[in-house]
Amino acid sequence: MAVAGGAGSRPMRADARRNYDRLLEEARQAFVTHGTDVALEDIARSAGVGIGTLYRHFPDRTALMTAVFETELDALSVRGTELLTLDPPTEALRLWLRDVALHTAMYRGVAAILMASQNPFTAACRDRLREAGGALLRRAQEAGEVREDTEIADLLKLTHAVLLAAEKSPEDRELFGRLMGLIMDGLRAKTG
Amino acid sequence: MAVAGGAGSRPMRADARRNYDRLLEEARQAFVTHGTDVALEDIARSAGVGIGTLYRHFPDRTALMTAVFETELDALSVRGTELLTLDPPTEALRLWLRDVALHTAMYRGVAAILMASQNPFTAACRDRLREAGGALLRRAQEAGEVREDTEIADLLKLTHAVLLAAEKSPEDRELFGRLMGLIMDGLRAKTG
DNA sequence: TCACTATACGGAGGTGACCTCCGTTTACGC
DNA sequence: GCGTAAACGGAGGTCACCTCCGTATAGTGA
Repeated sequence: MAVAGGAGSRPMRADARRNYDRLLEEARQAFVTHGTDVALEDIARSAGVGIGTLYRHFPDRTALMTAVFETELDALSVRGTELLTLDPPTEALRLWLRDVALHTAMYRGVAAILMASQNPFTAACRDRLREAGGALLRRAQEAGEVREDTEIADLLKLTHAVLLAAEKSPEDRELFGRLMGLIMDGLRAKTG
Repeated sequence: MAVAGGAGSRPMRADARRNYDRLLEEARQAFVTHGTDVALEDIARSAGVGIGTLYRHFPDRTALMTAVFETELDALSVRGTELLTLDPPTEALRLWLRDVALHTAMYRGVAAILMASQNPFTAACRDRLREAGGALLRRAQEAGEVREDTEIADLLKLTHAVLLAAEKSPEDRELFGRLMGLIMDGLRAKTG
């Protein structure tokens, strides 16, 4: 996703830039603390700006969520690249998916958003994840450790679905690990 | 779940019973047509009762959703019992889970509700599903077709999670089948 | 048939969040 | 400094939720 005020358009005015950054930071904290259905007016207030300013910078809640999530996407891209050198490839894939979960779970509600396909903001997020994860999956497939008929898009959807389930059963700390374990076993299974 | 006006308490007054039934029927149609986040006031209006009457019978949206879903639960229980005689047991289990998905997918939004553990109404729904599915899973395990370290609660959570993912990608009609296939393969995999 | 009362009805109105709109303010280039 | 494009901000319209309580009525017993 283009950095606000980035290439092409002229740079943002100083006050706009300042407000944008503060909103992003306050939103991050609010999402972590209260989940992503926190009232947007609260975020605007914490950032010391009017609600109109929030909506100018982020036209809807999803835009704000995905902007916050950009930082995690960067981390996950880097991590994905690192893991390309880890063996065995299936373990690298498994670790990366676990990291996807860890970074996503920071913000209760993001997993649900990432599964929905409509919004252009989330579409951009998903593309970045697929890029990073696709390489890891392909490597595991080429090593013959993972069945060929699986695509990264499906695997990410499954991961987010499981994450969502785990989010909704907070009392069961092991749930995510158990369910993902089942899935990883399915990945290794012979095709057909 | 106890039928309203059932054993114990005295029967409902005729007008109350009539309104209850109409509300349930209108809610069913509204949920199918518009999804479960339809405005409750619309349901009340279609049923020809005041909003207060709706809230008296169904204290919150979840109560209404689960009451509607009762019919499907009955069907799924019956189906579960039937399938206990089908071979191979894993196929019976697979078919039942597919039916769970079909009956749940009728009402966009129900899958999400069934995954949340807090509410007593949904807890009752989940218990019924577990009862029906538990027998099928146990049978498949005793036949040695499914790994022993899997529990019906996890399997249902996974099914609902996948269903939710499919709900959010309506353009991909095959998604549910693909993802569940992966999971069923994981179920068959050797433990450890 | 009538009157009595527990039960149920209904919708006005308070609450809270969303989002838009536009008059006011301000940063920045000249 | 001055002009203007860019940005601010919050009042207020909208919508759904949910409660509360005055009114209506089904069922009962005489």
